[in-house]
Amino acid sequence: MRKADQKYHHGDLRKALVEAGIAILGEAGPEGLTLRGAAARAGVSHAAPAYHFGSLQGLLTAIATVGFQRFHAALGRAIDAAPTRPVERLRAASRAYVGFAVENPAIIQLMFSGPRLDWSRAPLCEAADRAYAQLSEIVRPAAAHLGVTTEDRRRELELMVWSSIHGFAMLSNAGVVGRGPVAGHEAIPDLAGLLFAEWPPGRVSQK
Amino acid sequence: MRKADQKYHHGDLRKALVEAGIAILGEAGPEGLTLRGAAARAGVSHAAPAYHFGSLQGLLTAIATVGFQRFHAALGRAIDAAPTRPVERLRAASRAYVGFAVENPAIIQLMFSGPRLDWSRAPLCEAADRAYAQLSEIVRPAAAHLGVTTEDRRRELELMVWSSIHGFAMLSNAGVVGRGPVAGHEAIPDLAGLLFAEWPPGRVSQK
DNA sequence: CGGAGTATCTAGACGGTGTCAAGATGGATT
DNA sequence: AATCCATCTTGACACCGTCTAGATACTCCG
Repeated sequence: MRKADQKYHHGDLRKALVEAGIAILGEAGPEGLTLRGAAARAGVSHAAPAYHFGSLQGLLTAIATVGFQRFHAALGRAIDAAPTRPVERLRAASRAYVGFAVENPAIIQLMFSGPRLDWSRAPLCEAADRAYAQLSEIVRPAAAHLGVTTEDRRRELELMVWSSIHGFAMLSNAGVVGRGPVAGHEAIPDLAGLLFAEWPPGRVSQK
Repeated sequence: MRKADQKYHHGDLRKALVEAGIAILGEAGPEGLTLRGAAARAGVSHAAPAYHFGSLQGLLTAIATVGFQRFHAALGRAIDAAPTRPVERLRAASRAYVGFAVENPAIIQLMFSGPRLDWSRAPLCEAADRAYAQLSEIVRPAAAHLGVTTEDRRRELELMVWSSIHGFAMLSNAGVVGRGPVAGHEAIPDLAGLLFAEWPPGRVSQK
């Protein structure tokens, strides 16, 4: 009775296919990712991925799971390296969030593409929940610092923060931030400030 | 010298194909949309769409253009029906934004899918710019009401508002709002209030 | 009114895709 | 050493986007 991710003929084909898929996503974007392409890149036959993932959705789900894990790790590093002030930690997390999204546009798109993934697979849910819990823990002290007491209100604020950061990242990747009159994605640090430290924006100090 | 969208053999095949594509998007999602499927639904041969759109990207671009037009119209209706108070108008626009996204998840995903569309086509750019200008005009008086004076600051606030609304809509469609501890997308009206009217959220009146 | 020109659409083919069924392979277990 | 079963290969099928050539029918002009 052994788990599926142990060595057999190939070594660890499952992991190799996920890595190949991530590499293809980075090079060719979501449209370029293909079961056969990942198989070829891993040096196996075209039908090999079906055994490990069942379908293309299965491979996408596995890739998204790894994506959430790396996302969680990237945010964790940024938070640990930040000063202890709640706003500074939120600022660092926001920067890391957008940074991850901009550096891995195809993966983040996949992670938040909803029905394209199989959310009945536990590893995906766990990885996503862990990432969200991390964000939640960052918002909590900032909310407390702001005087938010009720739980409903705190969750609402949490969702607001998440929405703005996520939306900014998505708009950046959609090319809509940078096109036309809006600034580039370097503006992200000010978002956290706008939300928590320097409000209302009218009487804000010079950046 | 006639335009391409006049009647010939079919009537107006170009429009019929766009409509068929939108219908397929609504029924089967982005993965279900196919050039051949749209052609079959419109009752023409499998290669007919290539003449009008060149490629699948061309059809997607045409659909996204219509999407931006309908999006603009939906926001316009909501804004016109709202009270004149800046915050109320912003609230109405936010609700309409998220409502459109939730009702047309595949289309809004397509509209903001970046490189998947051909942004060198003028109609798409014009439709998108018009929609953004509309949002910008809604934020302007609210920003003025808040005491924002400098142009840079106003654009930053504008981007912030757009990001939070858009992010909320995207998270709703990703299924991440509603899963786990976060509330459903009915929370959207409070976002505008959170941003402009009832700040800081700690000392807010009972909804 | 009738032929020419051209916009529109069809028919067929090609390589590539996901998925399924059946068989080959070889490490692990007894 | 014999067996078992996880792993992977081979081959096939339907469907996809796209290209080419040709058929169709609207429009214009003489």
